[in-house]
Amino acid sequence: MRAKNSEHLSPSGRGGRKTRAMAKQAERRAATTEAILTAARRLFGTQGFAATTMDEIAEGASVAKGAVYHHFKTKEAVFEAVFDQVSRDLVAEIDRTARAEKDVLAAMVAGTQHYFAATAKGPTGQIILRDGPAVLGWERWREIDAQHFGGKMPRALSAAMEAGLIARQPVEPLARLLLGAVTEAAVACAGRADIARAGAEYARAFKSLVEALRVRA
Amino acid sequence: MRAKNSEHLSPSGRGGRKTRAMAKQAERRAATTEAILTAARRLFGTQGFAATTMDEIAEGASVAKGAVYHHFKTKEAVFEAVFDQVSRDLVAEIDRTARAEKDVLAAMVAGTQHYFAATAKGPTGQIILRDGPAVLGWERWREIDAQHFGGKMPRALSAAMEAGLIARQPVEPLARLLLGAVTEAAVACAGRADIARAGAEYARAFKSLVEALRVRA
DNA sequence: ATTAAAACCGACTGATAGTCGGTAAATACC
DNA sequence: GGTATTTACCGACTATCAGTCGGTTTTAAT
Repeated sequence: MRAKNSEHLSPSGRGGRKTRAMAKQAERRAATTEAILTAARRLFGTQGFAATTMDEIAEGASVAKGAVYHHFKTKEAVFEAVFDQVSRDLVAEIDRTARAEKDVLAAMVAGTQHYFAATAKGPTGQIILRDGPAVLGWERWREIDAQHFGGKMPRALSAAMEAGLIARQPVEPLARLLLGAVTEAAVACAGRADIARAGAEYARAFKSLVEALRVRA
Repeated sequence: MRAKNSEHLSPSGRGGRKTRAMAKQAERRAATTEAILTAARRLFGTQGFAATTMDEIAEGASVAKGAVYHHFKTKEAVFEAVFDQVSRDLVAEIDRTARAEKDVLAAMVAGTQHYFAATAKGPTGQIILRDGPAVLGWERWREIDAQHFGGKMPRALSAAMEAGLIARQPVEPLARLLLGAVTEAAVACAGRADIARAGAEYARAFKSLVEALRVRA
């Protein structure tokens, strides 16, 4: 151990000097931040938040601890950044899956299923479902979640109401309830050996719940 | 500061000596444990888990830190015991409320509403909804929760199916989903200033969800 | 060239969860 | 009764780790 870094970044091409040069510092910043985030994401994902130390993160990113604190105020701040990144990636995946469906409700179910699968195990689940609420606090967690995956639920419901698929009613509360249901299901799946079967089971139950809302003639 | 204890327990009445005496040690144990739990419950409830130190708990219980560690292996163990106690109390309250209703589904809604109110603010909410999942981990949290409040949901659903109020289907997954919905709602309520209004809002949404499941002619 | 500002370093500090050797009280055994 | 053993309790001490701080190097502005 002890490789240290000695490049940090290469000067790359220098175009203008004063007129257009302001990129060196920014590049450096971006590179270091990314290294920290990458290391932190790996460590948080495998060991969990509590078992990961700031020294490990610094070591993993090949920078001194001071550098980490130069870019992030606290350990929680590092986690939040990682959390945000993972969420963003997850949402992108889910979007791709859901876009394939036609019916809004069907897309909701499909997206949900993907959410199950992705968060059921591995680093993503550790970060999103386990440490997320624990570290950020449930309020903050839900707040961020609402900006990513969680925000899709209200939109889907609104669309469904608009299309006359389900009865008109206050969207927000219902969305929260359904989101809570989904999250709970994901967590429940995460704790089981037969994830595939469990996932299917919950997906069916969720579908049944959503279908119950569908207006009938 | 520095009152210390000098009674710890009174010898109380001594009945038999050897034949029936084995209560002194147990009493002592129980008294100390209870003192610790009482102090911990107050501190965890008001300051939260992270902001409460073991020294504070020991001080609050008028014992040395060593005594606390003699009875509880870790800080988490203390919390778990407190959590268990609070859960038990909450369930007892909810039971009383729900028993007043007649319809099984109605009881479910009523019990849920009580759950909202109780966990929305104050020490109970802090312990059950905030620190609970964070400290115990979501799995363990749900496991304990299932033994208390959570365990009621499957039973209620079974009864509802039995009575023909809702369509027959796998109970466990649906129960989990609804429980997740309720919990989410409670958390959402907890984070709002107008708890009364929010609670009513979510209660209505939950009712709408449950009612959607009701079989129709 | 000079000055300022931002990135980075790593030894140090403060707080606290958990330990450990020891004392006192209760219980078991003779 | 006395002696040994087990259980409850004590509080100074240790280990760990988040966060700090004065100092150094690199980049940018003038």
